[in-house]
Amino acid sequence: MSQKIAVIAGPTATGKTALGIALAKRLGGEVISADAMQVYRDMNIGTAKTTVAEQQGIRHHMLDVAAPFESYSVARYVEEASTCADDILSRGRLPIVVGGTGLYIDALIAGNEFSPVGDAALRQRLSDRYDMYGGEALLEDLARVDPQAGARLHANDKKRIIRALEIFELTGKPMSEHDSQMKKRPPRYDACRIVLSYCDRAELYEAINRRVDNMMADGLFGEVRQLLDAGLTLAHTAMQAIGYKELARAITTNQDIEGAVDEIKRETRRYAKRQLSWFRREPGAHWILWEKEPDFDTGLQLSTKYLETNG
RNA sequence: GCCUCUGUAGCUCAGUUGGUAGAGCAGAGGACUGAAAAUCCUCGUGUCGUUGGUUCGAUUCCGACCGGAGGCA
Repeated sequence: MSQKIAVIAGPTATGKTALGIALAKRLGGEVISADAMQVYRDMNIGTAKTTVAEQQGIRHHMLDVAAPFESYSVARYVEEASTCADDILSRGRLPIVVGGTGLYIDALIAGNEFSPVGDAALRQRLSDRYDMYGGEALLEDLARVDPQAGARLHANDKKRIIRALEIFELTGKPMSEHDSQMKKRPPRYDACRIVLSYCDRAELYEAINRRVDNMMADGLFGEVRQLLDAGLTLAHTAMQAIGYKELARAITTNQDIEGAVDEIKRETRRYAKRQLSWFRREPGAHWILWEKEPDFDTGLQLSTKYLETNG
């Protein structure tokens, strides 16, 4: 009984938010944000979170659901976002998932369940072992209990090696087994995916540069300062957000802000590239490519058409 | 006007005792399942400023010219 939902994805600065709202108004929908950093409260400017005014009365979910001190996760996202989606559907309205975090979007649509996580002590132990014996050695350990993951992962991919090892320690089963079972299940929702971007990569990059300048003009620096004053550090997940980590670093090490802004632009461009490579591998997606600037009239027309024909 | 230095990948530069060249940054492609705005992997052909000459062969040596930097009058 998979129900229909809409998804608007794509790299940053392509107009997902505006199109999502326009679509919600037209089709009687509500927006579910799919953004790993917009879940955090008190991080508004740098995450390009919609303001209440911009929302134009459309209900938005999955914004400000965590404190910056918490560390959020995909698992929690799937749980909370699917609750929102089911609630929207039960009221006869259309859930419109809008965001750029590919992992969150895919996991939500698939309805993935995740293996348990280890406590800090277990992770620390694995991390220490990695540092002491090296990636190759840990990868060999992994290959013994989970040959598939062992073959797939690279010795330098510390995070994933640790996670795979952790899953085995906790469940006694290889991560690959869990993953392949997940992939066999039918998706939880019948999603119509729309991906926004520009025809020309240079246009995307210019939009990104402009957006970063606007964020600075809107007071991103002050926002980061406040988070630091509140006691947030670079170690917190929320502080790993682009724009925040660079400015926080510049502030704490007394570097110049201009250099940090250039860094933010560059990191955002790279991030957009990674987003594109994530979205490109979904074969069923409908791409809407802007010529020079977002053209929301045609965007709205096209996406409505895709939604109607998709099933 | 004269002298010196300089012109090599989008940028900053290295290099070839003459056999058509290589780093960093920028950039491109990919992976990804409880940190994902995170994390990881792979990728370097460009009229060696232009034009003559010497040479089997010149980006490398010589000349002229055109840019750029500095110095002396």
